[in-house]
Amino acid sequence: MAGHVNSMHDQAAQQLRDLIFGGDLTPGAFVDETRLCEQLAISRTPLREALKVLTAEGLIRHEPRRGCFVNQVTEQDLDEIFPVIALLEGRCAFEATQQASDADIATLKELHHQLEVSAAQGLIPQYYAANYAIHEAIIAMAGNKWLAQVIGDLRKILKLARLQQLNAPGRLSQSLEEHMAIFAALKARDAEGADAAMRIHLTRQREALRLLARQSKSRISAANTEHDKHGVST
Amino acid sequence: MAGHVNSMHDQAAQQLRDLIFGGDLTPGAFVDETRLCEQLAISRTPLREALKVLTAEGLIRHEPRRGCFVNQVTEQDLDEIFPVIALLEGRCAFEATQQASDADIATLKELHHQLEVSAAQGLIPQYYAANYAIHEAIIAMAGNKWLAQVIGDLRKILKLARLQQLNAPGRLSQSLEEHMAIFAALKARDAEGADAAMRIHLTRQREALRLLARQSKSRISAANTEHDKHGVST
DNA sequence: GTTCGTCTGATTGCTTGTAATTACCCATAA
DNA sequence: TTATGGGTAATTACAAGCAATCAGACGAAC
Repeated sequence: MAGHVNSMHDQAAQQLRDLIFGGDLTPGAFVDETRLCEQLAISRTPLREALKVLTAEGLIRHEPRRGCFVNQVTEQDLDEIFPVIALLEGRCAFEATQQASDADIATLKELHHQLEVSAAQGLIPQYYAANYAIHEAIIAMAGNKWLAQVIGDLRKILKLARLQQLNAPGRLSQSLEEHMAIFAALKARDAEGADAAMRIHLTRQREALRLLARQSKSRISAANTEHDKHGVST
Repeated sequence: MAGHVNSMHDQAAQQLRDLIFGGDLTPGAFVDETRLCEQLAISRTPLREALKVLTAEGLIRHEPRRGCFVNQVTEQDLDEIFPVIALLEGRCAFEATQQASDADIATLKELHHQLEVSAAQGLIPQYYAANYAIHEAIIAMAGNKWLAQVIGDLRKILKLARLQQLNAPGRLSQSLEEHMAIFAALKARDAEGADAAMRIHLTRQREALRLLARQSKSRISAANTEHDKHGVST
């Protein structure tokens, strides 16, 4: 995405992203420079440069003279980000519908086949992989570099949020339906329809996550009261 | 916008932006690290950290082992960015219409008054200032941090493009009309109308710039042929 | 005359060291 | 017992130095 990956600070930035998205650096965690230096086997300067980049990307928060912390994504952030992504990816679907070649449609068809198979067999990681590939393909087909970049920036934040929550059960079949609707509109060269279907898809995605967050929250508070009974917490 | 401005690399980043937007570092220009070091009276380490930040912002391009260059914005970039901004600021107008208080409306009214006065007297810098303030106000009124950030990122690139081109004559009155239409819809609490009016405003803005670019281009090529006659160029 | 190879100058990128600021801990006093 | 003050330890932020790489220029060979 961002050109050559030669210099050490570029490598360090990518490794840091991997550490964050891999769950080794959890949201809210303190980023220890010296520890990471020996872990990545580099000096502090390139690491600090990489930290600046990730700060600009919004993955890391930097407090002067305090250090760096992995950013946490709140429910309000999600409420704000999802409508924007819906708008932007909707626009991608619109443009993609108008600019897609027959080969592009064929590629999408294959990806949707994988999506169906994964959903039918309940292979969640595989479903997410196909889902991701479809979104990426549609974004690429829109042929707008800046649109893609802005979406990428926001998606990075969403990716951060995914770490804090689990997967919704039964969301798969609903998600699949929405994707097939997007693809149907795209194949029929209905740009407005593809736009609308994409926006619906992402809005529903947010709703599913919100529901999940409530469940998780109540589960946690239930666990806390349970602890309180035994006089463990606080 | 981005928290405290204590550390030197933060200051350096801001000073770099000022240098770029002030025209001291023109698009395409090579960024000489050592020269800037003595100019800003700092060492290379914080300067390089600042350069990484501006690279992430898209203001600067970084070629490995070559150095940094101020990014140039092409006509295609503008063609890609403006529709996205139109979409996003349209959304802001929509949200702002629904969430604005009476005090917000009053503030906007005052700003639009300044806009009218500036246009009537042909005070271009003052008009741009009021124009900028109105856009910022509407974006703020939408109350969506991430929406504002994404728009800010793209507007920085546009600001870069403004350096490469002049102002359109006679655009002022047209721009004013469009702004009054946005404000009218906003005041009437017509969210859809405000959205549409904002999108129209930014689309027209792009058209005005495109026209200007064509004129500028033909003017340059005319100048070149003039030079050719005298056997100066190439 | 053109092209390829080498050399040199300059610039980037990384390592290391030093200073300053902050947080934490403990002691002392109220 | 609690709060406040000072001291210490750790960590960040900046500066300077050194090594690696690239561009440009000059010279030689075809």
